[in-house]
Amino acid sequence: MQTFVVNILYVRQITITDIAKKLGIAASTVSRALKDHPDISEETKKRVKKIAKDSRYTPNPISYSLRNNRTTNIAVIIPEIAHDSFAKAMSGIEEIAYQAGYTTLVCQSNENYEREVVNSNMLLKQRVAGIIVSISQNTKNSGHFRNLMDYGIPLVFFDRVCDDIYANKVVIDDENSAFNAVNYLMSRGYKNIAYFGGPEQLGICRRRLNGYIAALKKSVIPINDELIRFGGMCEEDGYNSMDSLIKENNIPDAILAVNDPVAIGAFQRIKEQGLNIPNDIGLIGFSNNRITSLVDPPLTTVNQPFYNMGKKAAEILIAMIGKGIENCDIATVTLETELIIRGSTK
Amino acid sequence: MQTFVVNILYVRQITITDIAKKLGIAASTVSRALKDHPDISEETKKRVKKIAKDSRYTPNPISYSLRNNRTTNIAVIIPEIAHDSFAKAMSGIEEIAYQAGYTTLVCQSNENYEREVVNSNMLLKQRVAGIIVSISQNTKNSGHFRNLMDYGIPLVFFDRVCDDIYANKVVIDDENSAFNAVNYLMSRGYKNIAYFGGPEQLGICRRRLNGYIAALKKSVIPINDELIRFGGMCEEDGYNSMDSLIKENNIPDAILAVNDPVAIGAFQRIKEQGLNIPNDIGLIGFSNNRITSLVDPPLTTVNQPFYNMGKKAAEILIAMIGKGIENCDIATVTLETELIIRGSTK
DNA sequence: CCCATTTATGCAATCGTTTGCAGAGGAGTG
DNA sequence: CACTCCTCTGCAAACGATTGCATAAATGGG
Repeated sequence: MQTFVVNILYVRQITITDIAKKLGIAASTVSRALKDHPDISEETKKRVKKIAKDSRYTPNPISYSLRNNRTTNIAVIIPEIAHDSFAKAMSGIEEIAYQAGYTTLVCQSNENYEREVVNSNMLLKQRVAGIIVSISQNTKNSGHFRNLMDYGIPLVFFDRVCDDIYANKVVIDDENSAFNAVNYLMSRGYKNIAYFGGPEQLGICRRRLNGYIAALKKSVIPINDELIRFGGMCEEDGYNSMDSLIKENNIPDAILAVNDPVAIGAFQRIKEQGLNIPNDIGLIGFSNNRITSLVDPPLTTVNQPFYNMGKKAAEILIAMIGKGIENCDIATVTLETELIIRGSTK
Repeated sequence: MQTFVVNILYVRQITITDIAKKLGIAASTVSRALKDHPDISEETKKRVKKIAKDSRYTPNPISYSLRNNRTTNIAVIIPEIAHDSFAKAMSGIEEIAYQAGYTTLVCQSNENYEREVVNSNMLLKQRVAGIIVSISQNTKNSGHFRNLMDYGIPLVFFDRVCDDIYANKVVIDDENSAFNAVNYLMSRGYKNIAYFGGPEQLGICRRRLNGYIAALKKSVIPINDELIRFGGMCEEDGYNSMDSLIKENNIPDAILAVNDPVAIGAFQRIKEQGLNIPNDIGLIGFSNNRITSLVDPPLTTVNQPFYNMGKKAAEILIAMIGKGIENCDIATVTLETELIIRGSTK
């Protein structure tokens, strides 16, 4: 008969004190020996290092954290991990953090202001080394971020930044990108251009709207308020905006959407209506999500370098942590966008 | 003249010792007072709690971690955050972790075995409370996971599990899902069915292949090894597999792909060739990524509940952490899949 | 009035590591 | 031989919170 013995004796991670006891010396001597402190004799160093190596000693990072009142965790607060854009940014952040020896912590706000506040406070308690944020679409108040800064936590915003905070930011030129997109639509002969705009209080949405307005103002085309629609940032919102225009029998000949999901939502409703893209309606999205190149016709969109925005934000944050927040310049880094022209425009 | 004074005096987070000093009592008394210990007088409790509340005291989690040799961080190791499926799973994990008061740490292996090992060891050092893993496509050795288990770290695998480890797993029935998909293709009259299969060493790929083979064996259609292609899990791989079949003039009338990106890659090559989906070639993907419903024609695919897989894995992990690893059953949870029939099959 | 018991608080160790300071012992100099 | 200096090591405190144990003060009973 065979019996199984369940091993519940787990391996214990060795400590400096363990090494000290094994050698009959003080923990402080072991600590100094491992750090090649000049006070310690070569003989002692050799003995300590041998045991440390054999028993695969690694220092306990929690004790460092306790002494320094800081962990080596970088935290990210984003609206939703599963959104293509934020997932790309996360990937870039993790890449840089990994290279720099930091670990990456994720919190999603689910576009919920209260949850963003809870997460901020929790991360403060957790003594994270720094935080990277893209705010929720319902965040109107920035007190929770000011609070973090009061406690000396380095903070970097990207994409959806807080407009009323003096902090490091990584953005694109929203206004100019929208301006160029609308200009392109006009150059292709579109005259009746709508803007599907996301929530009005979100800075990126307002700036993209400003770009849209500026482009129209520079032209002979009058601005038609009926063609400017606000809502959320999801496919459903784009679908609904298009639906309401159709029901009002107020159909534009082109649309600039605040982001790709909204564009895709409009795209679906346009197809349902039997209208042709790009001939009946031209359509431009914003972000260059993977999906835009695969729909039929593929979507013209503003390429927004989310992976690089994440990398840049992480680089800035890690520099702030390293140099100390007092020795850092506060700056806004603006990354380049590019209009990617595909089949959804003439 | 106005001058700006930069405030570099940050707010300090208050400790139990601070409260004790303020009241001229011992830290231990404060600790007990805050916990309503019966030894402490009501008078003292009241005074302590007032200061704690006024100064917004919260206990330092790092000191707990040091005492317990465990943090309240849950870690996730996945091949790549920006892949739709893993991003969904991450979102589910974060959701459950947030509700349970844990924070979520992410590491991506980038499909690289060595990086998976480095991450595992790093997380062990960091004293994470537990780890959720979906292995890289190049992981053939499971020593790093065994090592974690030797140290008593709770471990849960999902989707891409380690076959040779006795641990908790959250999966789908890969073989049966593939079996059903191929059966469906045959029921629609497809006879010359290819399988685009990902890397052979990955368990999910082998099991999906087994399902494909089992379905054919049950039918009168002979198995044609030329129609079974291995490669990676990306669009490029699907594109290349299709490309090579076209160049060999060995064109199937249907394809089951190991996942949606591979299906999309094949989809693109088929369209380039001017072949019609679903009439010339029927196509079935695997995972139900968002993209599959938006391509034209939309893709028939096996719906794989990644968000729920993430949630389930997190629930199991948190239960293990709570009950202690010795008091937990080891089990494999199999979530249901469903064939979503769309326009890419007749 | 004294001893026993209860009440309420403080001390010190612990978790793992670092670091200023003290001091033992040996070497060297006058 | 005595004194100084150098080499090497250990002690103890610190980071923040917890907890077993000791103890001071107060209360009660005989």
